Amino acid sequence: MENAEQSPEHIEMVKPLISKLSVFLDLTDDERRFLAGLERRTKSFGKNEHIISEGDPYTKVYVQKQGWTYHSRTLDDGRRQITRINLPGDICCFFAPVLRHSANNIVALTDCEMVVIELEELAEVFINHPRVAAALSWCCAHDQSVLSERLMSVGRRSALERLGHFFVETRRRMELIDLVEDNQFYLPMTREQLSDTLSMTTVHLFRTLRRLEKQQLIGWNSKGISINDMDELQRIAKFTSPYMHYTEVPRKTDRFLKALAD
Amino acid sequence: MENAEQSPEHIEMVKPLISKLSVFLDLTDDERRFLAGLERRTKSFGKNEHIISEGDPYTKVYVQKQGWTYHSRTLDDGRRQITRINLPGDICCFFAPVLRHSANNIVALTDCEMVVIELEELAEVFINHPRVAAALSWCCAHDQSVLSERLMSVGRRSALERLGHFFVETRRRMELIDLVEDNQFYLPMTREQLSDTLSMTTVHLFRTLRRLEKQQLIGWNSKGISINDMDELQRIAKFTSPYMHYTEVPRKTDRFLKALAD
DNA sequence: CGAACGGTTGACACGGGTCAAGTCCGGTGG
DNA sequence: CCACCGGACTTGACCCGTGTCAACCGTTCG
Repeated sequence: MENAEQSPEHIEMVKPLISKLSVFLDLTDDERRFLAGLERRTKSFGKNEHIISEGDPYTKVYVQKQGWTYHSRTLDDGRRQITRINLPGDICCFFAPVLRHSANNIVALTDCEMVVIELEELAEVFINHPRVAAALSWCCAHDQSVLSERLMSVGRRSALERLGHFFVETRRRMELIDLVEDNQFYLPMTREQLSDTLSMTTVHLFRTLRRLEKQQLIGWNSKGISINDMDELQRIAKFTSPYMHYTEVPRKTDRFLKALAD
Repeated sequence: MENAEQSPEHIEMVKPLISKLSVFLDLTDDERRFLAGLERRTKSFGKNEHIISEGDPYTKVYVQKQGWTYHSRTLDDGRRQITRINLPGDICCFFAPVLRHSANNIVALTDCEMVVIELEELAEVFINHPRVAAALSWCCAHDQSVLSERLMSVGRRSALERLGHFFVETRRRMELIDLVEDNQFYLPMTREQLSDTLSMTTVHLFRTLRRLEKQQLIGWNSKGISINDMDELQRIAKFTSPYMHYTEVPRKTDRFLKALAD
């Protein structure tokens, strides 16, 4: 914890897992109790602290209770790609049990509090709480899908489309965990981090931001970002939502997990 | 099966799953028998046939027994991104149990034979063959990691680096399933498909290919592709291998899955 | 009160996109 | 056996979106 700056209150979530998973499942009291227990042991990281660095062994799974993080890869000459932005409720290193070492850096964008899950606890989820396991797998599937869509953006969308797309996507993710208030949400990234996420230069990011601001489509300052016309921005960005898979976990999953639990 | 053209013999694999998983685990006889059983029921698709289209419901998991496929997303105006290339042994729709509809097209690059796995069978893997489940999860983690690295390529590598990187990566994946022979492997993609994979135009792909060929680094024709100097190509492409996670599945996974199986 | 860092913009250069014009080759029909 | 056709392959010329370079400002922190 190298930085004691106060995080704005609205990026805090008391029960990120419960809040997120509730969207897809009607959690039973038993499941809620179990999740609340899981979320008890946490670890804090300061802004810009490396949670995991390239080459570190994977030993635990984390869930973000509070704060934002990113995953990045860097080439020798300094070129950097941010491959993923994690919000409260997101899972970090879901595949830690089957991998030896991290190929990415995982860094705190803000001060963070992470729920620490040991492998045995994760196993317990699969054994005793199959519906929760399904919801966790859903999260993982969602992450993969968001990653594919970012590839689509970086590969085939223009800078303007890409930027708009990122704003729309992030806003939707924030809505899901109830962190959009007064049409505004907190976006704790520097222009440089955002340009490394969207694979452009900082200079070009500014040019592109300016275009969206001139059209009054967005406003972004240290307080947060507001999107004034979602429909128009989605049109510009060629945003379509199915890739986010924001529907409840399907019935068949019950069948699948029931088979697992028996 | 709209196209009866003979696939070259060397893209065929009798037991793709067994062959692939053996790299990470010493499979027991029991596990081999089980996998052989799994691989019995298959479905064939002809070259260019859509295996799944955007919006189709996900109902099954497939494993590629023979042939290549790709996943793609398309924008209204025709821009296309190929997000993933699957080789024999690769798993398709691992997350089908927890998702409703596909957000991608999955298309056969060559005539294909796919092992069809029902959800109940997949559940059985997790119950009775936890080590196999670990290896499958490893495959899934590997896929995700390859996807991240492609994002790194498309976002931050030049066209030349990106192309070299793709060749090196694909060669390594082919080595793993023992499909490189005489320093050469089959690469059943058109220039247009490859350019949509690497997010450039076909014209620019040609320019870039020409540069690699002039340096005698590669040779690619209808017979296959050969890489004459892997070290040099890796250097040019800034290829590093850890992201492929090509080591055996770690010990701790046993612990994890033992917990699962009890 | 200076250093460090994030934010911001103008001027110019270049990698890769666009357009257009072919060539090559395997399959098909006369 | 040849003529034709469609699809994949190939390349030159030109141009635009984005990168590069170089400033400068504002704020925070030691």
